[in-house]
Amino acid sequence: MFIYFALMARPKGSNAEITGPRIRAAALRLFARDGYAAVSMRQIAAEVGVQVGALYLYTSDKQTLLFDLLDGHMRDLIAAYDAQPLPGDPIDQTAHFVRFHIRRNLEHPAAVFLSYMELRNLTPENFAVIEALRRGYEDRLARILADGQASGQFAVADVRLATMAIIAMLNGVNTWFRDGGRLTRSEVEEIHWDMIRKALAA
Amino acid sequence: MFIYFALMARPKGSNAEITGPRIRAAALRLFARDGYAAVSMRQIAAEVGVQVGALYLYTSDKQTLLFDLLDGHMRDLIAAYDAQPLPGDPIDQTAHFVRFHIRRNLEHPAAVFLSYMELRNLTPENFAVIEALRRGYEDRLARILADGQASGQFAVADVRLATMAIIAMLNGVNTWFRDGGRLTRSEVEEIHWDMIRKALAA
DNA sequence: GTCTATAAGGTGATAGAC
DNA sequence: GTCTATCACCTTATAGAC
Repeated sequence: MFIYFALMARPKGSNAEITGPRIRAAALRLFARDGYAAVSMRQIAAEVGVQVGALYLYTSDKQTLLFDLLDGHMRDLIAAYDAQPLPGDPIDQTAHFVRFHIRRNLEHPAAVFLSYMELRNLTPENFAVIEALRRGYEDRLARILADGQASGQFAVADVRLATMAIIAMLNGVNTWFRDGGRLTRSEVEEIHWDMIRKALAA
Repeated sequence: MFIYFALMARPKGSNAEITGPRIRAAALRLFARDGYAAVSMRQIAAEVGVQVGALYLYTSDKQTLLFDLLDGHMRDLIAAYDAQPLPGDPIDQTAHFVRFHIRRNLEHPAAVFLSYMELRNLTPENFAVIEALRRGYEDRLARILADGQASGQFAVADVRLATMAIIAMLNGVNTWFRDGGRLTRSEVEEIHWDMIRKALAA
């Protein structure tokens, strides 16, 4: 009953419960496609189907809209990673990280794209928050590599460099992968893990 | 004598020979720092020290300014790569590519940053030109990997994926490397080559 | 070759009507 | 909760003076 009401076509009237999420979804789509600076509040409003004034009932300003998208994406990413059981062995942990990262990035291409394209459009305060979250995620991989190094299973010249190199490699997938192409998502995960396994091996 | 004249401070008058390059340099700096959409022609003019109308003597519009920067960067990159003698062995060729790419990217951080951040602000026609150049550069690495695969020196599950993965990894260096940090440029080149060598090895 | 002035239109954000 | 109207300002690009 409530759902039916919420889904009714209503060009006018109150939509409090769903307008907020719809604004964020529209902003994500448009920011990812055209870039934060190139998208106007009027365009976002048009995408949602409201007038521009209504946007300011749900966000204090355009900057906060961007920050909320990036902040939500990073927190969801870390929460999803931490919710999965971690294997006991560093090699298995690395394989798990590689597969998780590729799979998750391919499931959220717009948010991933925003998260590394629009960092410079954050205020310094907001940037610091996002950078700390990003660093926290990277640290989870760095810890795994350090453990493998300590156990003698890995032989990397520099753990921090290897961490950055692996994440950069994995992020690259989103720039070229297309469903229905030559390789499946699973194949992409496995081929990357195979290359990384060899690169890290003692 | 000519050089002295060209370097004199002249708030008014003709500067034809140097104003064009100065406009491009200012645009590169500002586009890289703030993003194409966020930078106005007035800002570029102010950076050069002319009024906005003067810009249009050297570029037909803002879009062309961006395109010329990306086009010049890609052509210079490919010309610099092709100007160097290529070793005879696929393993040595790959090592050469890795070192060249890291070194060159660190020497041109603003142009590299523009080249993967502002592709979406190109018109479709301009985008197609830049993409073809980018693809041509990637093909040079792909050819090397295919040769190594054919000779049995490399064992990669997919040459095109390995090409994209290696370039993504190498491009990542520009996001974190700082001179005077824990590692030198040479060390970063060698550690990456060591990881890539192992990842490709038969 | 460069300047000033201008055209035509877009910007983020807010006030007050309903 | 949403709309309309508005503010003060910025945008790209061009015309014509010098």
